[in-house]
Amino acid sequence: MLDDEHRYKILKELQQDPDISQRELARRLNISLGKANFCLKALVEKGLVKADNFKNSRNKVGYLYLLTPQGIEAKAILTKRFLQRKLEEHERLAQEIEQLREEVLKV
Amino acid sequence: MLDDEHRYKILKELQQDPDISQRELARRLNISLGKANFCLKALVEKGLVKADNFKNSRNKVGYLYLLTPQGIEAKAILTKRFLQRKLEEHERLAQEIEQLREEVLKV
DNA sequence: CAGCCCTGTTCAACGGGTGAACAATGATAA
DNA sequence: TTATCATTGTTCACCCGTTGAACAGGGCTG
Repeated sequence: MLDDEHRYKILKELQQDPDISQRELARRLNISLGKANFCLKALVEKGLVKADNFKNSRNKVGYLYLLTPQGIEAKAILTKRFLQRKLEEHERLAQEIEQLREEVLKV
Repeated sequence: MLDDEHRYKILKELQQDPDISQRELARRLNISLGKANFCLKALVEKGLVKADNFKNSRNKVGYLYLLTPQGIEAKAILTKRFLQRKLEEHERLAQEIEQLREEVLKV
């Protein structure tokens, strides 16, 4: 829980859409409401996100989830690390595909 | 549990190494002993694998896990399906990497 | 024989994920 | 004003897959 991938995605969503409900966040990340709540709290706890009380125009109440400077920095680092991991995974997948191709031909 | 990926990997391991212990199988697939046991039993149940009682030369007791004709056929089908899925995943990953590259440059 | 080792099998315990239910608050209607 | 509704964050009992220690069976060795 709260692995790098989720951390990255949450920070990304919040950065480009700070007024977002936890339910919407959960929907976008394909996780449950409880998990979204847990992860978000952890990020606030770590000081990467600040939850401003927020009174919007219409029937909104919730918060404005703003990335702190540390949050912005963390997101940049996570993005690079995430990219690196995805590149490795991409390469690994290519090898796996090659093996599967051979396997298919063999039969 | 017992998703296509595990099914495929188990059948592959058994095909190329029928005298294998459940512990070794678990180690190779990076799953627990209990799960390996469960999956294996399910494959036997489905008639894809036959567990012959097996008395080996030295201190081996266990079984010989042989793929039945249905098992061989199922494995071939699974291999193709698995390859297809991996290709899609590979493509998806490429797009994701492209987005991450932009994200890194943007900052 | 006893001890050892390698099997497969079991199942209580653990832990992460879930989402219904709750509390709070502002907007809207009567 | 008061009542109702809508939308939010928060909680937590429940679910269920996973784990691996512990057990039982059987062959080998000394």
